[in-house]
Amino acid sequence: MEQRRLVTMADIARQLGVSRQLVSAVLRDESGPSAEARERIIAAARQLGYRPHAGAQALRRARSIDIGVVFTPTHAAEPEIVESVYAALARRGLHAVLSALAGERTTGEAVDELLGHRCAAVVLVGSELSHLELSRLASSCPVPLVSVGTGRRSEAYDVVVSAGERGVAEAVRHLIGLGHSELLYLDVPAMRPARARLRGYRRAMRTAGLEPRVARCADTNDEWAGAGVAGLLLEQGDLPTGVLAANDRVAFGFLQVLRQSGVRVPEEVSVVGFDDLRLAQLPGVELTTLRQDPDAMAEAAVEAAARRLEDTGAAPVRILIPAPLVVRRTTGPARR
Amino acid sequence: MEQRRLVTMADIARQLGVSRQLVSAVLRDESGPSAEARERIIAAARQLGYRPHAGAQALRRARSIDIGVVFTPTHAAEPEIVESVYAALARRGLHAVLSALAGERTTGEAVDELLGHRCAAVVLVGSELSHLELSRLASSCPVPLVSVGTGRRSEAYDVVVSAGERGVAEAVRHLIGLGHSELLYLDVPAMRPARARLRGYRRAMRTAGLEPRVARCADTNDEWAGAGVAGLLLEQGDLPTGVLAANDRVAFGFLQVLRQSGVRVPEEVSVVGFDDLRLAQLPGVELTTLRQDPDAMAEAAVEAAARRLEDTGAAPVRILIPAPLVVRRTTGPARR
DNA sequence: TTGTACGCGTTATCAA
DNA sequence: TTGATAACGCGTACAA
Repeated sequence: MEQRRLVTMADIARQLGVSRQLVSAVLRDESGPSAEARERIIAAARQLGYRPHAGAQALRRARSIDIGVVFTPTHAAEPEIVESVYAALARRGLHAVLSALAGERTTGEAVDELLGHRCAAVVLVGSELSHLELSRLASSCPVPLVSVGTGRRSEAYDVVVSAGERGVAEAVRHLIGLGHSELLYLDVPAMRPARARLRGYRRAMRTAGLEPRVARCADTNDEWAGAGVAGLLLEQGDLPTGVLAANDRVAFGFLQVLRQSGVRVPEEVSVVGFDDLRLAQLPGVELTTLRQDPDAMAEAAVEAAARRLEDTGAAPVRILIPAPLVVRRTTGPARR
Repeated sequence: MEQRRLVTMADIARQLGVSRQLVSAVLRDESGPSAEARERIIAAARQLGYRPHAGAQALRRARSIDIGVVFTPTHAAEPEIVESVYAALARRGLHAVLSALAGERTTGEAVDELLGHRCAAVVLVGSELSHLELSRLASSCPVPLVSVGTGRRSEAYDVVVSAGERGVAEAVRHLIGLGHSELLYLDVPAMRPARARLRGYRRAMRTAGLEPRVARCADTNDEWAGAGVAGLLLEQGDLPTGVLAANDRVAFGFLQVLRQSGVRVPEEVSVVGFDDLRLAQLPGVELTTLRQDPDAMAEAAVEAAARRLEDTGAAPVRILIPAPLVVRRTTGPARR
């Protein structure tokens, strides 16, 4: 457990017989040091394997370029968003510090860890916290907090969500236009971002004068949730003509069980997902779905964080990223 | 970009009219301070929202409990391993610091970042580096390096791999026992951990006196790779009786296209994957595959890192985690 | 319990 | 360019 002491700026200075602050100036690329000094010092640094001590820098610097990112590695759409966040931060000269939700770790603990690193802001990706919990967390959090994927308009934290409500409503209209009237929504209650989608479904159904019907999936938000409901419906001989799922993976599990049982899609049942994962375009899947744009969400989240960092008084915003309907081959005219 | 100054131990001490080192002693849970002082200080700390400055601690402490973890968020099996690593570290009182490979970032840069945080060791999950590159990286890395998923026996770094070679060989024998003789391996050249699997395939085929046949997939290691090859084979009317894929997602893409084209599995073609993702057990998929145990791999990786931390002179090890064959419903007797 | 004092590696400001 | 000096937040040793 011993920490081998790494090379410091003082070591470089000693080796070269120059001052420690000259080394510092060169490595920070300040104007002042001569070209020759630059060259020698940079060469020595790399030869000795020097790496700046992030902790010491954080301790000394007045400002931080670190932005904390909380995510769940095994969730469906989050890894893509995390990748996009890296790119969006880099464009602004900022730097991501990750904190994963795994096992027993709560979001609060993950955020605490990031604050320990003195991150300038914290981005929560796909959080499972309620609006109230997010508000409380944001209030006790001394730096700007951005929630990506879920959350309501708030005075305490920024929100970036895809337009799930509008998107799913559009999907409902798409199916109604194809002659469907028995539409089922596959909900995953534990999955926060699915809430708005459910609202969109309910609203569009009511507007069309149709009876909403919601199936509550198991507490996973993956293929198993959809597969479970499909099994149940088949058993009861109670298949609707169209199904809207909380996300692509749920839709996908549903599809698998249907096809396995010889139910034809979309001839007998139409299916719509949400996310537009790469999986959705796969030959043999070709899922009709609502596209969630990870790049746009990441960019908006970073933009929101940067705004609040530049202008401390700025009010948190709520940004809606369009979730357009992508029609592929799992939706078609309703069976009669 | 201003960093609002967070609460320090000195702030707590001032507020309570006690000394800073009493606060320090209480927060470090040292024996000495009275129960009353403890209570007051802890209450004040939480009320003021105190969080220890990770950088200052790292700077002051001689030893680090931070273990760096490099991974790629969008890869298939890695998120599960990352989650397991958290748990394995926690069991030993250690702490994970993540660094993601996204966009242009190289592994070297990710490792540098972790060294900047003065991690005591670095774990690479599912690296795409060659043995030579890993060796070089490890040589220039002042702390122990563990590669999970790929790598050869080495004097420079530890390796934890699932027994891909042995596992795939077993799968080949399984298929041969079912009467197969035309077996195709779906390789993803860019995917390092697949190398050993390919070797296992080749060896088992040669031992059985059969001609190996390898299809090189596109450079993705997901469903698209398998789907592409399936499309090609169908076009050429050249389907083998059995297929072994580099991983579950490749196998899965292959399966989708087959089924979509009306090819029955396993009656006409048998398919074997690798990983045993949750997806593989899904009703309607039920993929025969080789199980990669994320918990076991994570535990072994952390164990290896801990060994080298305790005993600086210890030689790196290579640990093989069994990858047992799990027979489900995508393999059966060969068509004739 | 407290005060005093130092050091960790870095950034930063001054005057020479 | 350099040297002197301070500061960041925390851990820790020592004497009072």
